[in-house]
Amino acid sequence: MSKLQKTYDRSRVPLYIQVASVMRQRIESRAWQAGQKIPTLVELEMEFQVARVTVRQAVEILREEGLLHCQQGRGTFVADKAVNRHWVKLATEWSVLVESIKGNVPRRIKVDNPPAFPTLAEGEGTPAPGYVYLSSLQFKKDQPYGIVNTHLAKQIFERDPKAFTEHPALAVLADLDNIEVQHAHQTVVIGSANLQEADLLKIAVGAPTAECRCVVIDNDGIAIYVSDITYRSDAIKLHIDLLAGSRPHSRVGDRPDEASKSAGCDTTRERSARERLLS
Amino acid sequence: MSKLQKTYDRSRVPLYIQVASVMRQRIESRAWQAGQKIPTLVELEMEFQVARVTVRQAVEILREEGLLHCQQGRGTFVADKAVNRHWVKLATEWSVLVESIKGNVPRRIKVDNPPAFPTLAEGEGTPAPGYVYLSSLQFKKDQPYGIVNTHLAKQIFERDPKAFTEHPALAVLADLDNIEVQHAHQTVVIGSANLQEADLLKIAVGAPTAECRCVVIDNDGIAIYVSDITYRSDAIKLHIDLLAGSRPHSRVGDRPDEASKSAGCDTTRERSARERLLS
DNA sequence: CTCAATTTGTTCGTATGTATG
DNA sequence: ACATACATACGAACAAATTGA
Repeated sequence: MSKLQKTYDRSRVPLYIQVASVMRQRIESRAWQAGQKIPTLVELEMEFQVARVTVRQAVEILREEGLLHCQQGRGTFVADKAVNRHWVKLATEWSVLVESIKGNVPRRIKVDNPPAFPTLAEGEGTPAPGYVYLSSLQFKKDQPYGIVNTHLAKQIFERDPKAFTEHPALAVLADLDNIEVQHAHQTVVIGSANLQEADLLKIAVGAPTAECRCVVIDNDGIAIYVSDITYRSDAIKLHIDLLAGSRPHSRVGDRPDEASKSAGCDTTRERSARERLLS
Repeated sequence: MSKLQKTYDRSRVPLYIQVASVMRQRIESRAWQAGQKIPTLVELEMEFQVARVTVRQAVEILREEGLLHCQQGRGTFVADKAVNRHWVKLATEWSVLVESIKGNVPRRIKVDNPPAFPTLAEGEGTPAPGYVYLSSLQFKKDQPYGIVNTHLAKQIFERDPKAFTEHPALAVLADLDNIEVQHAHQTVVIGSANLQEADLLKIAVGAPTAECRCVVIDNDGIAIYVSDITYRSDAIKLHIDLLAGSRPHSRVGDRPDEASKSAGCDTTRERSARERLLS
């Protein structure tokens, strides 16, 4: 049995896909540079301790993805094409968040049995007397990248039902008068796609996702907005300005709104990690 | 061919593992509550459109994990045991970050051919004349959860080489005098484990990770500290106080350091998404 | 130009794992 | 539990293209 199989047997993912993943990462991280010749099949089978055919299968995957091209007798080469990625930057500040989603046009999803109440953890406030459930899909360049499931306090929703169904709820919420916000926070963990999420986001079941929960609490401690957002893991990037609030103990001149410049829901081109794990 | 196989053929992960993933998520998200009977094998094969044996294989996986227990003639039940998780909270503010890592005792890793310079993207400053490379593994309850690879400007390192090798570099850096920090930020994307990372973090090759880059730039625009941190995806959680900096347009009383209370490198028990994708 | 070395490409045969009915 | 089909992985042998001596 190969070393890969032995050492990492926790995973029951096919070997040639694991090998392809490692090689893909080397390309995207520039460890194997564009245009360069990669190690020979013999060297690769020695490194990964797998059979010739298995390496070939991995190479074939990357060749189909356009990351490698092979020449009999010469070797296998990294494609010249840029492997840059587009990211949706996750906002880390209220005003930026609100501003960034104003332009979004959500595609509403019909939900059969919406949960009447959100499940609130400690620190997420107390439930409102009633909620409406809004579900939508977010797109960027016709590609789905996020699913938004929102519990919005009924009393808030009924102030402007039309706006809330046609625009992002948080943007409408921010524009309403007489709303007193005591708390607004967002948590992010890495999860994996279930059946419905995989289907909507066009990823594999079990592929990694970013699970965000955004909670807005009013002055009475009531959770008026509770949103569970599931992003494709390859679509989002977080940028945190560590000096946004206070300053470290060194002297630094004031930089009025440096943070807001970089955040928002813009896309950027940058080098990075990988395309997707299981696709 | 089953619907799963057809629809989600992007993934070449075995069907029974996909089914197990979906069922695991339902248990951890409380959709299937502790102690309750889950749907019968017949119902499950209909829902997932897979063969009886395939569902059984999935159930067997979860039974071995202790999440389910079966009783012939009665049905299959969700175990009562709590499925809570521990999280390492990722700090989102400089002072909190520094404070949170002060207690950490890194286990140094020897590196054969350390890269002399970090690869700096736009907005990450200009390179210092020289760097030292520090590599370490972070533990929580004897479990590895993060790999830290740091480029520290040589001139900074040489002010106190001993401290920098024995303590977290960022903590030492923050305590040095005469350091002028212009910029400090952290970016986070979701990546996948390569061979070395999988080995160190005890996860599968290709399993999702959180790839963090922390950059500190001095007043001359030089990147004096560039750290690439790879976390197990199931170990970390981000908590962002959206109101930490400014305030939304509603009236809110001052909450001096609400942010710093919640952040830091503490562990918490909470419900969540999944144990691991590929393990 | 030929030859040999190198490297990718192809094809067996075998064993085991996955999935169905 | 059984028979069937296909995917995964191995090892080995051989074919075809490229390179440089």
